[in-house]
Amino acid sequence: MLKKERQAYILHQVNLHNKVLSASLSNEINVSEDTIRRDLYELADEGKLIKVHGGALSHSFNEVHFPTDGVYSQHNKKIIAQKAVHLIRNGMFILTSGGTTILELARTLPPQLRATFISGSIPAILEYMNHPNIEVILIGDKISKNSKITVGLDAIARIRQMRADICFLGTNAIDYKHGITDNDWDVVQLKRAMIESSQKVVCLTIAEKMNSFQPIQICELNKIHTLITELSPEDPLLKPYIDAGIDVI
Amino acid sequence: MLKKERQAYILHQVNLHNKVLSASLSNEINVSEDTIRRDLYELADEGKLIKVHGGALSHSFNEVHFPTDGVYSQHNKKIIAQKAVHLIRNGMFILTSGGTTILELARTLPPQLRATFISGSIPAILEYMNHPNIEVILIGDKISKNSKITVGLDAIARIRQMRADICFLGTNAIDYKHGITDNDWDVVQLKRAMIESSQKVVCLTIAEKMNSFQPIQICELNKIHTLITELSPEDPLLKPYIDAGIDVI
DNA sequence: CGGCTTTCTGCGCTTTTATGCCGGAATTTA
DNA sequence: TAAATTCCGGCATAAAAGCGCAGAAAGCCG
Repeated sequence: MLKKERQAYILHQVNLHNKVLSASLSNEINVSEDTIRRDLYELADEGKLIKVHGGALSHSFNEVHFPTDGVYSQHNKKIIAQKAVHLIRNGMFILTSGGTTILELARTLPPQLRATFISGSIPAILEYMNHPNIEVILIGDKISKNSKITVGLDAIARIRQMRADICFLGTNAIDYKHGITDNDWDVVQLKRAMIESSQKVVCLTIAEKMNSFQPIQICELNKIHTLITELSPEDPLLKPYIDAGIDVI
Repeated sequence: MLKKERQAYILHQVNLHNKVLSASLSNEINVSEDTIRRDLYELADEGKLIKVHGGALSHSFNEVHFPTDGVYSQHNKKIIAQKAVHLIRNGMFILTSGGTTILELARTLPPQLRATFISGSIPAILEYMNHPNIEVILIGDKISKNSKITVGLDAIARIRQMRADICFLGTNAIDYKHGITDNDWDVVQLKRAMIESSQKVVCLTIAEKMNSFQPIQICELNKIHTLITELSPEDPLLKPYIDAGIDVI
């Protein structure tokens, strides 16, 4: 097993269970605890998890996101959300994933908007519920505590039955070569189903996450119709995506 | 259980109940009181709670201790929750409705409990998600904004597919003549399905709601196996229910 | 191809951390 | 004031971390 593979596995486990123990990982992958420890240390350095005595925890565990991400990113996400809102019309059926960018979108929805939002993301649902005029459909299944989203075959089957007008995806990593990618297997399955069930696919991402990729591919760029970032569409960073035929806002 | 996990749990408990006792925490998490004390000390150092003799208090405790409608009822619900917890065993599949009593039950679950909780109630789900060891299955469907619970045919169909070991119903009205009753059509449908899908049906209710009834019947008393109130089982108020063959705790 | 460097991994050692337990001091409660 | 509880410091122990090293594997280069 390759080092990257191992680390991807560890990351997946952390995202899934919120915690991992060095000892049990060492058993599962058949490497020494030293190796695991070194992996955890590296992943912690990259900010992908929190190393603690005896194992590691997922970031979401430590509640509030680290302040560096805070204000600046928050502002960018507001910009993205505002751009995204313009794509929504009354009466639409809208699928959304989870993630902080989607959350910002939920908060930005104008109160007079009448539409139906469908999601399995608990934080997003909570926001939608506060809105006076939108209908909320919750996708049920097992809850992944880390991502606070329902995952599983049942959720996927439900989404497959839908025919949404538009789908907003909070994106972890996008790259003109690898398409959109993620590090959680279950979430990837879900997003794939969402893409297939929607007339139009819109990716929301802060520029920071552009041109990066993660272990598991969700889809190629050609499945995506629209890309929204906080940048101006003229920004050279966005050129490759425009060339790929994506509508960049 | 990792140290951080434990501390996160303690913090959660403190924020929830505004106070914790070293002794009870030590029981719940199965570590020595010394360890708890050291944890409290650390958390106090980080300013996350206030350490006092015998336990700790939340910061908000310092502020206005708002004695809203709840306090008295709240206390009763805690008693009910504690009784209910004793019916839960590791590995069980548990269906729960919504309501504040169920919420209190969710908050009372001992951290080492491993079980699967199934519910369509958003507030309940949020509590379950905070628990370190339980699996959470969310029943999806359209969200009823005022009851904060998923309702509809799909939710009912999903529940029908389940075979739960036990079902906890927060009860709005119970009466030995009218059985359990409610005033929301959708919720009634849902609760009926829950009752049918469970081996054992447990009603949780504060004494105040006993011997009252509402427009729509959920079921007769004979469908109920156990009734939990804050009263002692010897209380004469409970006599009719015992006579009806219900196990009153 | 052969020798060199770099990376990755495991091993044995020491150091640090986490936790429980004990006895006496301090504090609360009856 | 006496009894019970809780706190605190010290100590013991087991687990985990850190460290240096060595061997294997992979990559590099002339």
